[in-house]
Amino acid sequence: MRPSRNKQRPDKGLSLQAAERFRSFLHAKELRVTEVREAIVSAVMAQEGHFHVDELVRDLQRRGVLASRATVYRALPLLLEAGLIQPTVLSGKGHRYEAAFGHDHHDHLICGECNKVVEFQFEAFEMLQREVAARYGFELTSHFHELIGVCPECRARRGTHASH
Amino acid sequence: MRPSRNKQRPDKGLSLQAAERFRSFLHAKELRVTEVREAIVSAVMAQEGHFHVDELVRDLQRRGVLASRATVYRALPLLLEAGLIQPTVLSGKGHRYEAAFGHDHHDHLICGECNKVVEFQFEAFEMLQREVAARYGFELTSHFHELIGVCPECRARRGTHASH
DNA sequence: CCCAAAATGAGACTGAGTCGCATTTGCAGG
DNA sequence: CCTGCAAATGCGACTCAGTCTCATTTTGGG
Repeated sequence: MRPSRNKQRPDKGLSLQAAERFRSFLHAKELRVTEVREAIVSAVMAQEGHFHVDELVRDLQRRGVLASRATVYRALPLLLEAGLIQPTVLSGKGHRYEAAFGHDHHDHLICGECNKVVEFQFEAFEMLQREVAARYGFELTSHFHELIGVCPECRARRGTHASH
Repeated sequence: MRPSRNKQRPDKGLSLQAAERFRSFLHAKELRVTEVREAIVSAVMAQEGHFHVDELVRDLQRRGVLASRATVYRALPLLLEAGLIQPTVLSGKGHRYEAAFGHDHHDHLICGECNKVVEFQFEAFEMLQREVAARYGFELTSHFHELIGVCPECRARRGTHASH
């Protein structure tokens, strides 16, 4: 039987699967399964959407786990390699990530005025990307894709005030 | 997808056009045309491909123009708004830009192992992007798009060493 | 030519991310 | 259940891109 996949609700089973996968990953690389790393995986899986590294650190402290910034920074490349997280651009400052394990892939559409973020999923992009990669003989491993624009609300607001 | 033309040869006329366009831009915004800003435009147009901000600063100094880092950082958003440059991601650290004026738009395909960068141009992406934006009521202004993979050479190198 | 406003340079400052090192912890082998 | 040691951690110092402040210089309209 397979865990139901619901969009919104944080999925306990998923989080456990992620933890399990990370343990296997660590084992395969002969790295150690530590309390702090487990806590980091757990905190990551509990995040909704994309997050800043420092948000993650604060979250961990709120949970009573004191993981230093340095340790979190050291752990993230591992989670990345294990496929649990995915870097996002979101054209601001500071790297951001989002949980990747058990989530469908999506890209972002961002309002350059109010910073609203909309996720979209569009299979055609993936196909074209693979095609481009193939044409140059590349084996595609990941991508960054982010569209910047002006959202409907900001456009409306512009429309009313505008016309200097 | 078509190869970009005139990759190598710096185009004097283009550079002059760019300078002219920037002057108009400054005038329209009631900003001043200064020696340093002109030098920055000129240096930008002379860059090949993408560049780091500090590379630009060093270039300027090499040309005998002393533009401080602060000034260059202050000028870049203007060049951006004037459409002379374009930010690129190139998933490393530090912002990078590339000259946009007179160049066809393109995105990047990057080898995650040797960092080779290949430019590609594929009209279909632009169309789909406009379509996605329209679907969400956004007015599209720009985008970041970067494919990460393993280039043919690195794949070959892999193949000889290890059996996957 | 004059002068207010804009632009600049120098260097202080900020904040993300990294690093070195002393201490703690996981874990394999007894 | 111990023991030893390499891996992991926390702390704080450090780096470096990018920003900001402010005293001085430059621009351009009158």
